[in-house]
Amino acid sequence: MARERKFNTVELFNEAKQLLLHNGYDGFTFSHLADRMQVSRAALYKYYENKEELITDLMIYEMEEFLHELKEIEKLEGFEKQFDFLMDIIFKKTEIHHLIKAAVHVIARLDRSNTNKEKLEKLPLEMYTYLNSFILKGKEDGKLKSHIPDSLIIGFILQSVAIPNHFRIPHQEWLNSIKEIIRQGMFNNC
Amino acid sequence: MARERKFNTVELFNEAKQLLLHNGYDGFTFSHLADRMQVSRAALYKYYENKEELITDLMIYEMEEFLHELKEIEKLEGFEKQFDFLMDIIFKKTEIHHLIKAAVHVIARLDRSNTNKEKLEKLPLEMYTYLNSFILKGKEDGKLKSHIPDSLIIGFILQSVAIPNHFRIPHQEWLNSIKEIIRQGMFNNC
DNA sequence: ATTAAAAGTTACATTAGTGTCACTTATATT
DNA sequence: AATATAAGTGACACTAATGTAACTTTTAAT
Repeated sequence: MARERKFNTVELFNEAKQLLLHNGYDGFTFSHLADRMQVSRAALYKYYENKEELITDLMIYEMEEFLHELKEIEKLEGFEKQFDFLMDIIFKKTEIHHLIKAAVHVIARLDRSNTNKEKLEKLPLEMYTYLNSFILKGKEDGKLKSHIPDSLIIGFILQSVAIPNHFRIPHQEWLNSIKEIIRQGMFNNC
Repeated sequence: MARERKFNTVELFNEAKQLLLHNGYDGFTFSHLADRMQVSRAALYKYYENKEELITDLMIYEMEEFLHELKEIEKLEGFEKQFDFLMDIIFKKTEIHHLIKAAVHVIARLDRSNTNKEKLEKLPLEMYTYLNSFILKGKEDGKLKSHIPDSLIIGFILQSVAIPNHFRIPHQEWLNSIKEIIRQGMFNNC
């Protein structure tokens, strides 16, 4: 009975993600997004009460997708292979790191009235849990130094995607160097 | 002949820095700053044409101060001591890292009419030059792995302050672990 | 005491975004 | 063909920030 929709959720999320990564939370506006979707601003309000709701929905979608991919790590045998898989996936989906950072920022501002808040708060934790069991395995196998805090190990790995490659070092060389530093450090004497 | 000023530049910069680090570039407003300085908004326009000018002035001030402290690195003998000094100074002035990131963001938005643009663009370069000669020394001394790109080494060190310490690991333990990872990595097998 | 001039304030016009509501349009079902 | 209904639009009132201009206040020098 209804008229055909001019856009679907996936299209909207893709545009929204671009806008968010480009302009940041504050620079992200319904006006802007509506323009890009070739639709009136008011139309967006048919689906989302405000930008907070849209952004939290988007983040839940993105993080769930990432978690889904991350779960594949369980299928791999041995810590070394898991480590490589993790690094590759993080560098394949660089955006997720920025979105997670943005999420922390957004969560802080949400009031408890937002129905998404609970769900959104759980996801980074779920991710940490996954990574944590990976870290644990690494320590049990004697691969990872046991005296280094788990949260620092996770933080270091996740943070490494954010190092700006100002001089455009080729991707593979860059990634391999990062893996080496994480594994063995940047100092020679061993 | 003139009336006494209600605030000086240093006070203004301190408040501005807090605001900027807390609210980000977009959340930083003259209204807000004026409130905190207990002064009318229009008064700020007596000294700065707009927030862009204020923020670029602030960044130049902060980065020059940081560079000044960084120069002390030359007085130290030996790469190891210089490395420790660098890590300590970076973790003592955590803000500078966030300000530099913000600076990159601000520079991108500046139009060439802004008189500060040139000056602001030079400062990160000057910093990189300093750090670069330190890296070079490390490589020449055989301390640093020579096949790892200089810019990655610098990036890794600078980025390490941004790892969120969610679980409030005590500062010294946190810093020492970071130094260890940077030096020798997080893997056991050597 | 007068006065020049910088310091500061109040009030206004402008801009860009928000959220809402009455309205129009398209389309599948009857 | 008629109609119910979801999709979409245009116009309105509201808010928060910007930048400017006319103004008042303070104070050191004459």
